[in-house]
Amino acid sequence: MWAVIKSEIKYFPFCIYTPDIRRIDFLQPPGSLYKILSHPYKDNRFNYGSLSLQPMSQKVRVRFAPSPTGGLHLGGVRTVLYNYLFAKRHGGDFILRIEDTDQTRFVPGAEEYIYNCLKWTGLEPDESPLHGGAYGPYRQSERKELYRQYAEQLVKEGRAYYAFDTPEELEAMRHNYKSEQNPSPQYDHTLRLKMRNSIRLSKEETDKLIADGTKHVIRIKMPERETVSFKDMIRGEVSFDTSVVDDKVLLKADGMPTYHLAVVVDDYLMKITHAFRGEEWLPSAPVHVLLWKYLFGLENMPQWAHLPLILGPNGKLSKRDGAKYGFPVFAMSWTDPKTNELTEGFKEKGFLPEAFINLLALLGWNDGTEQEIFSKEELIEKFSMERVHSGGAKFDYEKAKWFNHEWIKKSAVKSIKSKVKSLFEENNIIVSDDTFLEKVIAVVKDRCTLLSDFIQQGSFFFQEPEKYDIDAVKPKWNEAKKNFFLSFTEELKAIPEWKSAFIEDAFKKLAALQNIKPGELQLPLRIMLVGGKFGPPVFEIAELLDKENTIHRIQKALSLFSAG
RNA sequence: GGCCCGUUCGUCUAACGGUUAGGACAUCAGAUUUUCAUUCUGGUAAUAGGGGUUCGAUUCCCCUACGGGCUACCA
Repeated sequence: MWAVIKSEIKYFPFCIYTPDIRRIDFLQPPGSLYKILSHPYKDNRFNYGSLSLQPMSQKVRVRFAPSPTGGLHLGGVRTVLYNYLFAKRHGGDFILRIEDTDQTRFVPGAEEYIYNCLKWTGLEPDESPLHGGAYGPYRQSERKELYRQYAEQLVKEGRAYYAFDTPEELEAMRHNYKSEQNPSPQYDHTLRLKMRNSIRLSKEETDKLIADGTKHVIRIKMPERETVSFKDMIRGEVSFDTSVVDDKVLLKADGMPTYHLAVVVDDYLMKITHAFRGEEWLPSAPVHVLLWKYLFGLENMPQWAHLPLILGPNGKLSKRDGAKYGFPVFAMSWTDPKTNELTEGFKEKGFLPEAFINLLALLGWNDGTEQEIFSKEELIEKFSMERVHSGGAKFDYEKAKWFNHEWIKKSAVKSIKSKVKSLFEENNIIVSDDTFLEKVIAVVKDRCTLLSDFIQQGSFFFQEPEKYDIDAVKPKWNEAKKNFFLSFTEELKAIPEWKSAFIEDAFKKLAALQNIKPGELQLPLRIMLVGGKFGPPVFEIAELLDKENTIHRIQKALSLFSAG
């Protein structure tokens, strides 16, 4: 049992949170991890008793263990985030382990894609196949030889057995035992004596089959009527009846481990102290707990936390329906190498990584205050698994965009400049003057929700409008207005200092002189300079555009308006 | 079907037995900006239902309902 010393000012200067969501007040420096040796009281919010603690000798080590089979979606990135935040909060290490034990699902490029996503989000691992580390290899396919011995050990100890059933036989079993009451029969204690395995077969038969090189798997022998329970950092105590869990395959016929074996063996070998994963893993947790008990001892098992699911409009977000919701689900764009189908990601949609992390962090966690905008550093400082709540969260794209808008507004011009610049370049907008670009960004960024909005909001600074929203002007266009702009260009030439205030002043004076309401003239001017009904205040645009450009654009548009 | 997890405004959430149930997004109305956005002000809007426990339940327990997940030699 671990305790986290956490700063808390509500009741005491410091108190600790235990993983089972009990808070015990205690005077210790915040941020450090301790092992609880004894509890003074079982349940008491205000605990004045003494607590026996031992500084944690092990460094916190957490891992994200994806299977490289495609795009990395929201839920995956949030799991990465919570792992990363927890590790950094406690001065620990964040490890990336590639779970590629299913050779039939190998997808070229998927692993590199994961590195790219982590890089973009800024959640880079301390150890990984790419970054190296002392506990490698970090790719399970390269650890293949390691796993068999553990499976064999379990067989020897009577906790697992060989099974020779072919895929066809398994299918037949599922078909034969399928009923209304039991739509999906499991390979479990009720059925294993009816299958071809070393439990039903004699030792001689088994030995012969193996000697003959018969393809076989190793399955865990789930005990009957045992209760397996463990403490989840988010949910508290969770328990299962082993009778209803099937005999999961541990080692596949090709010699590769399944997830169940690999996760336990590797978490042990890699000295993982806390294991966080999606809630979809909860049903197989008893298998993993049992494996820990049999193989490495429950006292060495990491603390588990099963993260609530992020839901799409129709339940769990799936990699498969990547773009069907009308918003991205992947961190970055992913192209399926088989179908060549491109699914747009948050990055390409125009999200800032800071905003992406921020919104993901708040999807299932909050710091207890009303703060919603957090930098990565603040998140590291404030994150705690105890404040992750247990219910699933439906993803709200509108709120996601709000986060991005806030981040764009909040970002310094210089910090987003290169992103905007490359965005412009991708859209054939030539940026030759960086100082000018900075001015444009400064004047425009408050009205950009997505990075891609900079194109509409900013491109006209760099190139003349290609199209004019003439319909916005035409109905009210007349000779008097035309004359106004004719004289206005002359006035502009004489402006002493090219500043928006002077331009506006000249504009209004002339309008008064000619007895036209300035409001009637502003929209036409905007259309002349911008091409449409958008952009920052029109006189600021004129200032940035410079005298020659402004006059030129007015003259050009004037002939267009008059001709039409 | 079985097992597990969950359930506070439409959405994300706050509340550690005592609050007029708070905030944010969205939405609506208004102010400002006689482009749009920003900004500001205000409004609508929630404890799934039923039983307990308690002086007092959003909060603890039980049942029901609903939602989700799992039920592969996939992770």
